[in-house]
Amino acid sequence: MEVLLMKMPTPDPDIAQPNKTEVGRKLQQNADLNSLSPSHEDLVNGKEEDELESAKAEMGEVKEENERLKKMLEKIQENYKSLQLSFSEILQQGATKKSTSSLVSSEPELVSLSLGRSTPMESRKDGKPTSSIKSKDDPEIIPGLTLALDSKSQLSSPGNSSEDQAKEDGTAETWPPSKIQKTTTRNGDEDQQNHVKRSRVSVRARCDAPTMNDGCQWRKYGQKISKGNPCPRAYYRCTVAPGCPVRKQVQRCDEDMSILITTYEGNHNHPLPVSATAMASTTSAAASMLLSGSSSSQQGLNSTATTTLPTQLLNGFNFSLHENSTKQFYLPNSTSSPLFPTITLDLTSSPSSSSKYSNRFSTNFPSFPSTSLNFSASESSMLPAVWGNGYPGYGAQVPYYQTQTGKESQNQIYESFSGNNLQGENSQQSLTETLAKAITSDPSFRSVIAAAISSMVCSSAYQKDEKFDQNLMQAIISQDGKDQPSFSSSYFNGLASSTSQTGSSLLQPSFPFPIFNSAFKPASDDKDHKN
DNA sequence: CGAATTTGACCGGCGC
DNA sequence: GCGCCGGTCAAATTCG
Repeated sequence: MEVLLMKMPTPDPDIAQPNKTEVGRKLQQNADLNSLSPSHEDLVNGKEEDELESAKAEMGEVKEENERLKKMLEKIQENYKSLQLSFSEILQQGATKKSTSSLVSSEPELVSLSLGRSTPMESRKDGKPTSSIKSKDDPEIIPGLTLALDSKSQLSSPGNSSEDQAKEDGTAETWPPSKIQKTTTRNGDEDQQNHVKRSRVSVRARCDAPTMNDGCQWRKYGQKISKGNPCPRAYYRCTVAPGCPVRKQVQRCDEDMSILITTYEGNHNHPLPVSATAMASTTSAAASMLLSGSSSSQQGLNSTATTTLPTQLLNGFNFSLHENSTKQFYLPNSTSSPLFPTITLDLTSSPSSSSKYSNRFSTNFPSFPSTSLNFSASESSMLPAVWGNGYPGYGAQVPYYQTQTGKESQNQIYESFSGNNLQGENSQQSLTETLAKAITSDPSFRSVIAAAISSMVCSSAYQKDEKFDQNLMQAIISQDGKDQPSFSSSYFNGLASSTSQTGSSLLQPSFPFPIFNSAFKPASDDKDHKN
């Protein structure tokens, strides 16, 4: 819990709050201007009258900006405090609820968060129909953006042949616990040894580059060919700080080489680079959703994955709620420990990815506990070139971490947190309605959204859309599941409106996550296939 | 020349 | 006990 909260943007560290840092810098600049102004007036004294007037007008503007920045700073602080409180409460509620449930604590859980353009009725690669994913809200499910929220919790069925299925799909997203404990022990993260359960966050996304740019600095320490997938799996460790226990695995999907599967494990033991904080908060929330959905103790949160689900996942998406429909499973492969829950965020737009997996596994593992979120984008172009910047590309304003994140962070230009309004009015309405339902019905989902929003607030501050983020924060924080759905509906209407306003002026793809390295590197891909 | 990557060796868990 | 497998180590190599 503490770790999760620590990952949430806090009011104090500048690194964790890029917008605050920037606000502070501007305040200082303006203060400097103010202090210089008297002498400036002396210099201009005797010069033309219009210059004097111009200088005075400039001073006035600076003062106004100062006031505005101060207010912004105060509001941001309040928002963060509120968000932290809300987040904490949600997690505690979830833990309390689960602790009283009859579910077996040691049961594995998989939470699938998929962002893709898959439609519920898409067929499997092998031609078998994907009947189980069909939503009963068909009109909401256009072959575009969809958001499915399925929260299922069932007893697992160890007898099911997960191994064969995992081998078949070739994704092989595994992380043997024994190695994790060994590793964490080496890194001095003693707490993790005691955790019976920890989560992984796996991100599936289309990416031509060898690895997604998630804002952190990584060093490759190994590469292996894993069973069931001819594509080599690369192993990276976080090098932002020495001794950081965070690892990630990167592997291309066997079935679709354009899909990159990145699996994260561990908690960063250092302040995150600004480019990674946005993701970290959201991922922590996702991980907490995963764990809070089980009966595991809060301890588990200390060792949950720190990677991040895209933070600003709202913009540019049309969300439709698949109530119930399916149990979507992303199974680890044969050696994956059932003690380690996994979150899979599927950012692919391929029909062959999420829905196929979902149905396959829901068919073969009907009793496996799961929570499934399916975020689908309507435009493949919504996946931009870099991941996890979460910070507007104001070059001079990029905090120092940003400049030190190595080549993975190079060329990170945060186009805009706002997405294009790719969908029509109806789609926005769908987004509004379905998100309202999702948030009001699932506190865990709210935690994810809240974390995402926290980052959006940072971004929105740049856009001087105070009303927007204020409403946004209120919408997320104020409700507790008992509120009327209308609150979020109205909020997301505002969101859609805001998105439309800002997005309309953007030429870049709307998807707000700077996900991938922009450059395609055939040579690097070739390297990936060595070994 | 230091840093990063590559890659074969090694280790431990797991299933048979 | 043995072999398989995933994950990590570390020397060699490459890169900037």
